[in-house]
Amino acid sequence: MPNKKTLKKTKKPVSVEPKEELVLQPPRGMRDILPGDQPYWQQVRKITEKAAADFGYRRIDIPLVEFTNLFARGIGTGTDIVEKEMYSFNTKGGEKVSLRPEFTAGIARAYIQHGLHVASKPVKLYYTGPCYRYERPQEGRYRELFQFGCEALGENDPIIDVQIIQMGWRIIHQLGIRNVTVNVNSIGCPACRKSYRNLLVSYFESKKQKLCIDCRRRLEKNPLRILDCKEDKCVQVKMNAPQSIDHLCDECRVHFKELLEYLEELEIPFELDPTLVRGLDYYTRTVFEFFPHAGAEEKKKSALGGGGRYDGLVRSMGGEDTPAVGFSLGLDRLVLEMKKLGVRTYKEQKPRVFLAQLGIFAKKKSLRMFEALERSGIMVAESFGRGSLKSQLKVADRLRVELTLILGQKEAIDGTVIIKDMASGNQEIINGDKLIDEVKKRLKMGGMVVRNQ
RNA sequence: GCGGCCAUCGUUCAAUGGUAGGACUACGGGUUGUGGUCCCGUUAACUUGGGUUCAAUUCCCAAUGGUCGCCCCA
Repeated sequence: MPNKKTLKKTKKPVSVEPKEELVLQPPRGMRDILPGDQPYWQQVRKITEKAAADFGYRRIDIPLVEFTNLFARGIGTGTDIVEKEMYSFNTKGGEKVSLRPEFTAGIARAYIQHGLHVASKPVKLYYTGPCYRYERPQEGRYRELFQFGCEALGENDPIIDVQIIQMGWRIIHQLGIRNVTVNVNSIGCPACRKSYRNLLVSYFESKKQKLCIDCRRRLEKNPLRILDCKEDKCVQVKMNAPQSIDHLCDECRVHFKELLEYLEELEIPFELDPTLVRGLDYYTRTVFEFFPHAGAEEKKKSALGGGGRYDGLVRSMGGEDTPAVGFSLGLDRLVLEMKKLGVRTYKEQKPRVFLAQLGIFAKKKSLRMFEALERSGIMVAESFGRGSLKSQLKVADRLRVELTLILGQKEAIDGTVIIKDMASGNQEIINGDKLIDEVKKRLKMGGMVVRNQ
C-alpha cells in the first residue's frame, strides 16, 4: 500500500487550471474582529457618536467605491496613497473605480453634488466606516482600516480648526487614552507654500551631498517630505532648514497665530512640530496629528489620527470656494492602544438566571417560559440542546448565574418550577404563575446582600 | 515596494531526519433528575509548493501569512 509520501510524489503535476483550494484565511491585511474585541469597538462607536452629536455633526454615508479619478484629483496623483496603495479595478461596464482610501474626497464630492452648501455654514458632517489601502501590513496597520472623522465645510475662522482638534482629542481622551499630545503645524496656502518650497529647495541644494539617497530624490519630487526623513544625517541637515511657519504669508500667519491662541485656551497638550507635513496634497494651512507618547523603552508609535484644513479641495473639484477643515481617527489604532493601556470597557450584560429543562414535555414548555422571562426583562441563559441536568448545571455554573430554574417532567405536569439559588445550593418548588415575581424579588435581594457584606 | 525575524491541535508550549506530546479550552463520562474541585475519556495540529534524502514536520529554496523596521499613513 502506498504511503502518503509516495502518493504525493506520484501526484500529477499541477495542471494549467488547478482546482482552487479554499484557503481558510482572508486576503492579506484583512482581519476579523472577534466577539472578544467587540466591547472595545462598541465603546469606540459610543464615544465617537456621542462627540459628533455634542458638537453638532450629522452623519453622512458615502459609497465604498468611487471613480478612481476622484481620489487622484482630490488626494493628489503624486501621493503614495494614490500612486501605489489604491484598490483600483474596472467594472464590467468599463468604469475605472477604486475602493476609498479615505473619506474626505468622497465627502467633498457629495457636498458639491447635493448642494449641501445651501445649509448654514459651517456644514458639519461626520462619517465612519472602512477604507482600503494596499500597504504592507504591520501592527496597527491593515489593508482594511476603520475610520471615524468629521468635516466642517464653509468656515474659515481658525476657531473651527481648534474645535476640530478639541473633538478628536476629547474622543481619544474619553476612550481612556490619556498619553496623547497634539502636534500642530501650518503649511500655508498654495501661494506662500510655493515661495517656501523654493527657499527649502535652495537650502537643501546647498547641502545635497549630506542628504540620504531618498531625500535627494525627494528634492526633485516633493522637497517638503525631506522634513519627515528619519535618517540621522538628514535630521542634522534639516535642523537648520527654513521652517514653513517662518515663511507664511500674512493671512496664513494670522490664521495660525489665532489658532495657537485658541489652542492655549483649552487644556489640550500640544506641540508645535515644524516638521509635520501630511501626505495628502489637499491640505492647506493647519495640519495636526494625535500622537500617543511612547514610554522610554517603547518603540515610537504611529499616529492615532490627524487632519487639517483643505481650503482648496472643494473648489478644485468644481464646487464653490469653500474653506474646510476636518480630522479622522484610525479606529483600529484606538482599539489597539486601549488594549495596550488596559482600558476598561463597559461590562457585557450577563444573564443572571439559567433555565434548565429535563424531559420532552418540559423541554417544550421551557420555550414559552424562556420567552415569558425575557419579556419581563429578565435575562435568561439556557442550553436547551443538552440532555442531562448535570451538564446544564455545569453551564449555569460557568455562566455564574445567581439562579437556576429547573423544569423537569414532574414540574411541567404540576405547573411548578424549581428555583435554585446557586450560591447556597438551596432550592424551592414554586408555582409557575409566581415565577416571574419570585425571580425578580430574589434578584433584587441578591444585590442587597452583596452590598451589605 | 524594500529588509530582518517567525510559522506545530481552537489557544499555548514541546519534541523529532523514521509522520508528533503536554497544558488550557471544548465535548462526553464518574449509574437512575443537581453545578465550582477531583478523576477518566474523546475530538483536534506539523501553512503551501519544490529540492536534498531510502525517508522531511525537522535541512535548503520559494510562495503565502504573521511580526518588526524602512517608506508612508490612520
